[in-house]
Amino acid sequence: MASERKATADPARSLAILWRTREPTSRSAGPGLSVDRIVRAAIDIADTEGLDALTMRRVGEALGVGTMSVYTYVPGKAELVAVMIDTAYGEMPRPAAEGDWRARLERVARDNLALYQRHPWMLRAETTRPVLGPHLIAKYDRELGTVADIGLADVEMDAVLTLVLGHVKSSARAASEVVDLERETGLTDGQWWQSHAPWLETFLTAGAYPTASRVGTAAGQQHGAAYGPEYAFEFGLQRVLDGISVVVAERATAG
Amino acid sequence: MASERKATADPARSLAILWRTREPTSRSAGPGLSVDRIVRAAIDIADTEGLDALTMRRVGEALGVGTMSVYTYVPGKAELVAVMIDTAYGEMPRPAAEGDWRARLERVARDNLALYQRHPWMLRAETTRPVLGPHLIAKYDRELGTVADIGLADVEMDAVLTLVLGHVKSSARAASEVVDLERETGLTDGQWWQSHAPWLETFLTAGAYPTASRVGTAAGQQHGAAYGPEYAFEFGLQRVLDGISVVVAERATAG
DNA sequence: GGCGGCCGACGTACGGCGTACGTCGGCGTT
DNA sequence: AACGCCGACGTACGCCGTACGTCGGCCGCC
Repeated sequence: MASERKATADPARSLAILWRTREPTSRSAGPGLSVDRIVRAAIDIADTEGLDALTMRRVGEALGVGTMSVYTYVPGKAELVAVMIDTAYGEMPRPAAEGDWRARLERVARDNLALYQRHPWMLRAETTRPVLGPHLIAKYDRELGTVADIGLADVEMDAVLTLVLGHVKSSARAASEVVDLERETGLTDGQWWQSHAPWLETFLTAGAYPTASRVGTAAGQQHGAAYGPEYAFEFGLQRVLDGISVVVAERATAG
Repeated sequence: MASERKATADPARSLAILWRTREPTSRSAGPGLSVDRIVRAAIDIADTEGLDALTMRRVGEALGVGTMSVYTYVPGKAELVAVMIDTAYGEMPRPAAEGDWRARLERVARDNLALYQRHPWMLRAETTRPVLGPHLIAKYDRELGTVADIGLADVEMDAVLTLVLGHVKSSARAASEVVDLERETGLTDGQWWQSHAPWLETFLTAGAYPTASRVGTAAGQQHGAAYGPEYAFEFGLQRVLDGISVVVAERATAG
């Protein structure tokens, strides 16, 4: 009756891998496989060839090892990706907190954007319950620290961070899609627009959507200049920070 | 040499399907397949069983038709999803513009949130260049209209919309993931936390991340109450609108 | 009324994916 | 020197998207 789906294996196993609770296999000086080597190879593939190219077979191949050998160290692909994500978080800079909260939060946003630019696959892979690896927790703690002493309630601090990181992710995703669609189709954004435009005009009754046409063209030109996503990020970030400062000011005068 | 990847078929075909440039097949009173029937069936599957369950075989099955018959009307799965998306946009309400810009923009946000709640698969499917279907363009025009006369430049209008819709999407995604992870794993968010917590405590040195623990617990309790995502949406939306009103005010005084 | 051709529905088949499972060989231990 | 364990592996299964060739019935024409 109870449809008892397969949870992503038991938590214990996944967490143990994330936190590297495992003595280094002193046995066998052969291929010397390990979780770390596997994760490094996998990140390398995902970085350079995209998430779709990340295959268990491909990982084994990259390590000069049979496909199934990978499964000796990692329960499955989902768990591998989870460790990849946490590992990527581990590479992030740990800047000294300087400046006011706004400067610090802006720094957080830019660091996260840089992370996504370095590892675009994270934008597609993060879709699941957070993995609670050591580096994610450290990151969360560090980033919370930037808004810890400005008079917000705990849930508000979390919400502020969620808002900022959400904006970063949205912007990064938009930027990333432009890039890898160019790679996939071989067309730049401008070329794509030009090839679709005549057809669109065929369907669109002349002057049907004046606002959309005008603004779309304006925004489209920016995209063509590969500048659109960056602008959207900067504009949105300042709006978000402005919005946050309104609450902060409220709390300051009310407290 | 030129790596000429397969673009998603030629634009003409895809756009023709999106805009339904096709006489209704008067031929054959048989199964009476059509793009619309296929799209409706596909949306139905994705709504009720999730995007992973959306298979070409499954679509054919639902229509009492061979798998490959679907390909007579739709070039491939990617195009099918594109039409599904545009169709979903077509169902959105077209509210009369009332209230000030803030009220109108808030309305836009809530309508989009409702759309994502009705069709959670859109959150995972929209990842590609926009499909430029008729309903998307109409929606874009309509939503631009809500911020058309408040003194913003064209690119700013687009950026404002992008910001708001990005926030909606982030929030919707978070909420959706909670829901379908419960479905997949059979565990509520609270149960999941409880099963992981003991292990986490094992790894975490006591008191290592005080801020993260405290805030995480506070935010986690909200999640457990299935209220967290809604709170994050509301909080973030007001912040975003506050931030936008700052620019609007600037433009008003400067102009 | 007969017929030719077209076109929509279809079955088969291929390559690729994640991964369950049984095996085997070399190493550390006794 | 013999043993037993465990890490690496090969094979195989059930999915997926979809290319391609075929076949039968309906429409339009003579």
